[in-house]
Amino acid sequence: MDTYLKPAHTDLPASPRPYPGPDQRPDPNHADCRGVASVLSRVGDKWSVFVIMMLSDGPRRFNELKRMINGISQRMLTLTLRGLERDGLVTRTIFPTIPPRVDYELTDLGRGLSRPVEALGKWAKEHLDQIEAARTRFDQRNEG
Amino acid sequence: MDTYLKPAHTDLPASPRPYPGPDQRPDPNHADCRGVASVLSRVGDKWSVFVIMMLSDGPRRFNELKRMINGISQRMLTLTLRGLERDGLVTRTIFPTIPPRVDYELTDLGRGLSRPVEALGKWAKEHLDQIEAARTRFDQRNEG
DNA sequence: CTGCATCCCTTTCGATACTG
DNA sequence: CAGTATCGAAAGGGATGCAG
Repeated sequence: MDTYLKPAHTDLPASPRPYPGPDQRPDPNHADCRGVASVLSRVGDKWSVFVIMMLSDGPRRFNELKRMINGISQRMLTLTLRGLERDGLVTRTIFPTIPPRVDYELTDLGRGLSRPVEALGKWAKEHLDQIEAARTRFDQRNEG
Repeated sequence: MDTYLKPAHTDLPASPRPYPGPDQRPDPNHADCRGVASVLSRVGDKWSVFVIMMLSDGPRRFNELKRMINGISQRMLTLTLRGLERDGLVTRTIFPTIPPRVDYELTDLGRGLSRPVEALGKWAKEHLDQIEAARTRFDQRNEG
C-alpha cells in the first residue's frame, strides 16, 4: 500500500439522498480543457510560480534567482526559464561582459500573469497552517 | 539534444550595462518557500485545478467528475480527490445506496482556494492565444 | 458505481562533469 | 557566471483485473 492513499474516514450523510436524480447542470468546460491545460500546467509547475514571483519586482540574473529559490537545481532553473521564455512570459537579455551576465525579466504578458499567481501565493501563505492541520488530521485518522 | 530546450534567440541589450552593481533588493521569501511549495504543488497539479473548478458550483459525484474532466484516468481522479480531501479542500460523502454513490464537495477552505484558482483559469483562457503564438514564434526561431 | 492493487512504461529531476 | 550533456534514480500515470 504505497501507491494509494488510504480511503478517508468518510463523512456519512444525515439522510440517504440529500439531492435527487442525476445532476443536469451544464458542463462548465469540455473542449476548453485541452488548450487551457497547457497553460495551467506551466503555472502548475511550482518552479515557474516561484520564478514569476521572484521576477515580479524587477529583473534578476540567473544566479540571483538560483539563490532566491531555495532548493532549485541549476538544471531546473534553466528549464523553467526556457519554458517561461518560450511562452512569452519572460525575456532573456545577455550582457556580453566578463564574466557574462544574463538578466531575466517579466514581459507585459508575464506581469499580467503574475497578478493571479501572486494572489495564489498569498492565499497559500495565509492558509498554510489550516492545510497542514488538515493533513495531520487526515493522516492520523487513516493510521492511528 | 532532447533534454534541453534550445537557447533562445536571445535579446541583446541596447547598451552594455543598463543597471549597475549588485541588486540589493530584499529577498521576498527564503524560508517561506518550503511550506508554501507543498501547497502550490497541490495547485500545481493540473488535475487538482480542474477538479476544483468542476466542484466550484456545487457537489459532484465521482463519475460525473470523470466525464467532465476529459482525459483523466480513474486512478488519477481517485488520487487527486484523496489529495484534496487530505488537504481539507473537499469532503467525501457516501450514500449507502445501490449502486453506491459518492459525492465530493468543496469545503469552505476549498471554496476560498477556488477564487484565485478561477482567476488563474480565467487568465489562462483569455491569454491562451497569445501564449500559443509566442510558443510557435519561439520554436520557429530555434528550429528554422 | 466506486475504488484498490499490480504491472510497466514514460517522464521528471538531481548530481555530476564539462564548455565559452 | 551561465549554461550544456549525460546518466541513474524516482515519481508520474495508463491499463487491467478484482472487490464491495
